[in-house]
Amino acid sequence: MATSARRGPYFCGIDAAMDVVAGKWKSLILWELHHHGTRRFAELRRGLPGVSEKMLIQHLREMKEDGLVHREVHREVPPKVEYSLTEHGVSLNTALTSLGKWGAERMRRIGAEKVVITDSGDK
Amino acid sequence: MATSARRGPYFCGIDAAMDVVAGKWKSLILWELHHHGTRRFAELRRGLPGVSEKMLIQHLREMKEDGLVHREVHREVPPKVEYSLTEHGVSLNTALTSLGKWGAERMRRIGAEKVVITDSGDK
DNA sequence: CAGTATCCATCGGGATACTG
DNA sequence: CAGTATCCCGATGGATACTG
Repeated sequence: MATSARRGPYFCGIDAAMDVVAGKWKSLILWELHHHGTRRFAELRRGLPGVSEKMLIQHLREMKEDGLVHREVHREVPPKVEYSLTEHGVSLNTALTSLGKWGAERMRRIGAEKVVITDSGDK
Repeated sequence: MATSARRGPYFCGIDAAMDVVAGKWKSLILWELHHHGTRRFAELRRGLPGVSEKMLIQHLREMKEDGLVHREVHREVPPKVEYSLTEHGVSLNTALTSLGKWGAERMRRIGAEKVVITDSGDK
């Protein structure tokens, strides 16, 4: 289905890691969860301006499948679901830091803009 | 057109880096060039079993656009074009090593297969 | 609030054939 | 050898409406 993770065969480790981070918002989700520790669905939505509900839940599910995020349901009214990183998620994030630095360097080189986050969260 | 690099705006450095490595074969191309120093078109083809000429040249062009690879044309008969990494390509590769280790770990965890490289290069 | 369900546009990527 | 040029398909991702 929408489970896009191939789970191999892979050419190498980078291939295997990319498989899991591929997807427009996954690295951002990782980042959000890493910095807030725990986030609710709506909080993540607000943190990722431009993401649709469908893509958000789809990515979260895949990342849960891949053992990166933990999903905790609090059975109350109104519903409350909290997402957080597993240890694998945390270590993946750590592994991504050097890549992040390289990317930041690149942004400086090419003079790339940063996404402007409006308070309403729209484009 | 097929120039898929967005060149911003980006959410963060990881976003910017992923933009440049996105594409089914780019990280593998990086790897190949890093380990062989310099490779010809046909050599890369053989090194990436399953890649089509179209995707290979497309990725190479984008990576050249992004300043990751250097393309050297030797005007002779038969034609000879050599690809190699620029310093930015090399540093990107370095930034990817920790991710590669994480991915290798993951492969062990989930028991993923490695791509088998047949001598003919087919699947 | 936290999703599900559809429908739809786009794009990455593969196969194949042709060229300088 | 090193590409170009087309055609085509499936996956990815977006918009919108509905539900427990």
